[in-house]
Amino acid sequence: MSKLMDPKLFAKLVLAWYDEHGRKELPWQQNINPYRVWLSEIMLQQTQVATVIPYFETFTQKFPDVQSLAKADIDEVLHLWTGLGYYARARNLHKCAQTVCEQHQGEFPGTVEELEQLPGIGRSTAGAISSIAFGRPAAILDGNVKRVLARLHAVDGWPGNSKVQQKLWEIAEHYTPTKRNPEYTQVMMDLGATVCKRSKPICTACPLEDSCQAHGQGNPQDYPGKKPKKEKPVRSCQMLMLQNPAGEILLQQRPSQGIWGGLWCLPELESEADISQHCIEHRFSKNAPAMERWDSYRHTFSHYHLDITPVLVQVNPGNHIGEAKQQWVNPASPGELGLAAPVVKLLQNVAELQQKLL
DNA sequence: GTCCAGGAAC
DNA sequence: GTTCCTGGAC
Repeated sequence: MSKLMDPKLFAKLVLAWYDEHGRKELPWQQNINPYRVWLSEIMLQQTQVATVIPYFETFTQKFPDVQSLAKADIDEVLHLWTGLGYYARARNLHKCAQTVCEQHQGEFPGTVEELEQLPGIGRSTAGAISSIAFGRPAAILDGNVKRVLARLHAVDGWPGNSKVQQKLWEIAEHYTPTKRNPEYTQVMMDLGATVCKRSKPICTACPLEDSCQAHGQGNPQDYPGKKPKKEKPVRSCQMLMLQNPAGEILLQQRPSQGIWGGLWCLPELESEADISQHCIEHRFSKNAPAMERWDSYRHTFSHYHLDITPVLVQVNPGNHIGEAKQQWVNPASPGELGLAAPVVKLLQNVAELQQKLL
């Protein structure tokens, strides 16, 4: 790792770039208040700006303040979050809004220490809110900043490693200025997102070009170090599209813990399971129902591959005893439910099929 | 088509 | 340390 720069010089370089090229028109940069900053920061975790914008607009229209979000039904929150991924964020978002209302009289606290106590807010997000919403000097270390700093000082190793993480936090703290801190926070994220990109960084447009160790070495793409990769296990399942005579499809709500927590999904069976037997046991039909196996496809998570075989099954649920956590929906308009991405796709496919048959 | 980044919770 | 989901990169 190379020697650290003078923080004043560093801030001067990046802030001059901010004045010229920084993003200042993003929706959450207008009418700045702690609620809007918090909402945007939670959405921006693991998610790019372009994806977040329409969700941010929807949420701020439906829930203009922390009170209205706290009062909302969790199902509505999950529904509006559908497609953004990492649904624990939505549950924490809702829980956090309620905590702020109950324990902080509806006003977000301004210090990193207090913010970190809230659900869904870790050290970096707490720093970003304290800095941008409250104008306090606080360091951040999101994926963009990690990349900029790892390249600047040629920090070896994968940032998921706690030693490397610690090193990067030290550097981040070293450079965090007390003057113009909110703009500094913004420019560090902007630089990572638009110049010091994961692939094809535009080093000639970077205010740190002359100081950057990795650029000097000619290998910025080698930083930050990659995660030591392990083989992902492959799991497979059948997803049942149980269709009743009215053309509706059965959805079940998942438990709040685990994958797709709280979302509405198609019933899953192990790949070897006998669907006819399952349908008879659950009294969806008396005899082997008509069914159509579709081509299977792969859905990949961070830690495993899921090979999904969709099966469209015609059932007569006359005797079926409905449970609370399931419902029949029209595939063309499933209603205000939180749906997992593969389910959205399969329902669309069913709806298109029905359209053609008519 | 397949690979992989990305903060916080656990 | 492992788990969560999606979309962009290649």
